[in-house]
Parts: sequence; structure tokens; C-alpha cells
Amino acid sequence: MNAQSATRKTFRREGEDKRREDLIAATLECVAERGLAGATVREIAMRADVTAGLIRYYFPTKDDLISAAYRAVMNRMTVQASDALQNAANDPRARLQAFVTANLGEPIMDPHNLSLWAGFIALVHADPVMAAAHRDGYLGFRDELEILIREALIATGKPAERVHTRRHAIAINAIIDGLWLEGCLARDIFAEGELAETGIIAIEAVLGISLTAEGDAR
Amino acid sequence: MNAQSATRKTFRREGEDKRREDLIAATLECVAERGLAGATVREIAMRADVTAGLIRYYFPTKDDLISAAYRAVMNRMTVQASDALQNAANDPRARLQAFVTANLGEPIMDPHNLSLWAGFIALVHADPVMAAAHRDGYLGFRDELEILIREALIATGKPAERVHTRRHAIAINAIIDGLWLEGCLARDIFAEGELAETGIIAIEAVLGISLTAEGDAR
DNA sequence: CGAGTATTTATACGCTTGCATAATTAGAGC
DNA sequence: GCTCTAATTATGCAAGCGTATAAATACTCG
Repeated sequence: MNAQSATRKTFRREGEDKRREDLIAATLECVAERGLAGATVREIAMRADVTAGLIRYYFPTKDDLISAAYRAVMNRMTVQASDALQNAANDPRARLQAFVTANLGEPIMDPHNLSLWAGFIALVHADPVMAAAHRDGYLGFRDELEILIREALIATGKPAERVHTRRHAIAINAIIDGLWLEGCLARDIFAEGELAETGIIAIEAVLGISLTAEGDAR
Repeated sequence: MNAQSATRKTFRREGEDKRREDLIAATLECVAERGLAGATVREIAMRADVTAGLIRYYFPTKDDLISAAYRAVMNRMTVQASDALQNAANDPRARLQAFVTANLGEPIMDPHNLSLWAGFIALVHADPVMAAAHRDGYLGFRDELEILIREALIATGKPAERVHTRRHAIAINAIIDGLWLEGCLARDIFAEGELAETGIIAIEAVLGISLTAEGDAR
């Protein structure tokens, strides 16, 4: 009723989960567009259509928000890769192929994912807690891969001893990571699906089996 | 002779090259230890035993210094890998092996290098100039690799058409990058030389040739 | 429908940052 | 040795940062 200047922002009280998700999403937007440095509390708040103070209500410190955002991305990528497995055929070789193809295509192979990942990696070196979290994620991924490899080898009638599957998992993990990296950094210099195909061929060579053919041997 | 309080810092006039090198080295120290965020002009100046203002005398803006530092790192790694080639035997297969081993061992496979690389990668996405610099570096590395691959194939009496060597280069580059990454992130969970050996074996499988044996064929 | 509370806004503080600029000084050249 | 200049220091500023905290308000429950 008085000069109604500086009208206070109207707002809705959202559920705690919704707000956290929105804030994390806004954070990812910022990081994706302008790097970690561009993810300031004020910018994040603006994107989430919220005032800066609210961030501290849900996340004690900005680092907590950042690390939550990182976990969200890693989790999202893991889930997306697993989803591809669920929709895959029963044949172990087809499953391994689906896993590789999923990791080397949209939406996992995306520059934004790399940006956030890289920004976080730079922190891993300093923060032991994050280092542990990262290692767990890496080993989890590799273990999942090793299982796929063993089953594919067995399905082809090949020996699948632990000593070898471990080494294969390390190498194939490297192939996937390396191609993912290349794709994220310069997707435009590769043809559509080229990297996934390259990965499959390389992995077939490493394992000495075919992932596409129906037969047990070549 | 007056109260000599606040005595001005004594200094030496260094050559332009020396100063630039020192500043870049100090920058790399900062980035390696505390990430890109830790590389402030004041901190860099302190490490270089210089006052902050001097940085602007040699680099118009902080970003220029950062990007110069990035180029220095990439260049250093490239040179180190090339050095390994110079000392290698004449046989193309041995040369390829030496190249791989060098990239997957000290001093290239070092957590600090990864920190630096990751910190800069986060910027590449935003800054087109850096993106170009990075792409040049990547393509240069891959071209060098492709030549090694072609020569190794020819030495083994295998066909080495461009279509195939390009694909091989992409895959093998991925193997090297991926293993480098794994090693930098968690060197302690791998045995000494394990990653280099794993890389060699995987690459031999991809190319279908042996890099260690003397014979032309298996 | 009214009171109470959890959620949200608003404001301000102290710090650090990159950058500008004036004052100094080391060292080269005559 | 003097002079001149380029290299270096010292100081300051405006902007943006994360965070703290008090005031306001939307929703819940009786």
C-alpha cells in the first residue's frame, strides 16, 4: 500500500527434493556453459529463479553443492550406461557392444559432461574425500566392464581367467575412456558413430572375438 | 638513511625469456597444487619471487599467462615423448613401443600433469583460442602416432592404407590416453610398468602384429 | 480462519581478485 | 661515473565472490 517500491519477490515453497534438484541442474548449466569458474552462487541462484541466500539453506557451503552436482553427473552417466544394458539382447556379446556404444554416443559423450568431469578432476588431487569417491566410481565401472567381458568370452567358448579379464578390463576401459575423451573434445572431426565403431573393432581385436556376428567363432 | 622502514624489495633485471619461463613455471606449480582456482596472480608472483604487477608487464592479461602455461605443458609432454623416440632403436616396431612406453611412464604419466591438463580442459570449452590450440596439439599427436603405426605395419609386411591407419591411430591414441588417465588418477593400484605392458599388448592386438619379437611375422 | 513455522528474500560484510598506475631502481651505454 | 631507460616495486581501486543474518512470507495444522 505504501509506495510499493522495491516489491519483494513473490515465491512458492517447493519441496526439499525439488529444490535440490533444481539447484543442481542450475549448477550443471553454469558449469557446462562457462566452466567451474562460471558457477557462482549468484549465477546459479538466478538460473534456478531463486535468491542466492537460499542455496545456503539447502547446501551448507558452495563446495557441497558443487560436489553434489558432480555426483549427480557421474550417477547420471552410470545410469544411462546401465539403461542401455537393460534394453540390450540377452547375448553377452551384444550386451558388451551395447555398453560400449552407449558410452560412446549421446548423451554420455557430451562436451558438457567432460567439462564438469575435468573441473572436478582438478580438485581430486587436493581433496582426499573426493579422491576416494572418484576411485570408487572408477573401480565400479571397471568391475561392471570386467563382468561383461568375462561373459562375452565364455559365450564364445574362450577361457576367462581372472588374470586375463582384469587386464582386458583395464585395456578396454582405457579404450572407452580415451574415445569418450576424443569425442567430447572434438566430436565434429569424427563421423556419426565412427568412434563407437572404432571402439568395437578395437575391443574385438583385444579380446580376439566378434561382438556382432552370431557365430561362436570366426 | 631515514627510518628504512618498509624497505623496498631489491630485485634483479632478468632477461625477458627467463622471466617468462619463471612465471610460467610458477603458474604450473600453482595449478598443479591447488587447481586453476589456486593460480591467482598474487600467488604466482610470490612463487616467482616477484611482485604481482610484473606479470602484467609480460602478459597483457592473466588469461594470456594461463594459455601460455597450457601450451608449455603440452609442448613439454610432446617433447618428452619425442625424446624417447630419438633414443629408440631403428626398427619401427621398437620405435612404436618406445613411444607408448614413454607416454605411459614417468615423467609423462604424472598426477600433476593430469591436474594441469584437466584444469585447462575445462577452459577449452569456453575459449575458442584455447580450443584451437588444443585441437592442434591433439591432431599433431595423432599424426605422429599414425606415422609410427604405418611404418610398423610396413615393417611387418602388412598393408598400411590410409583408411586403416587413421582408424588405428584413433583407437591407439584412445588406448594411450585412457591408460595415461588411469595411471595418473590411481597409479598406486597398478604394478610398476603394468599399464605400459597392458597398452603394448592391446595395441599389438589391434594392429595384429608383434612389437617386441624380432621376426617379421608370427 | 488464525497462529505458528519452515521456507524464502533481502541486505550487508569482509575478502580476494584482476587490473591500473605512479614511484623507484638496476643496469646498459656513452 | 653519469645518464637515461626499461624493468620492477608499491599502492590503490572497483568488482565480484562466498557467507552470515535479519526480515518477510507462503503454507500447514488445528
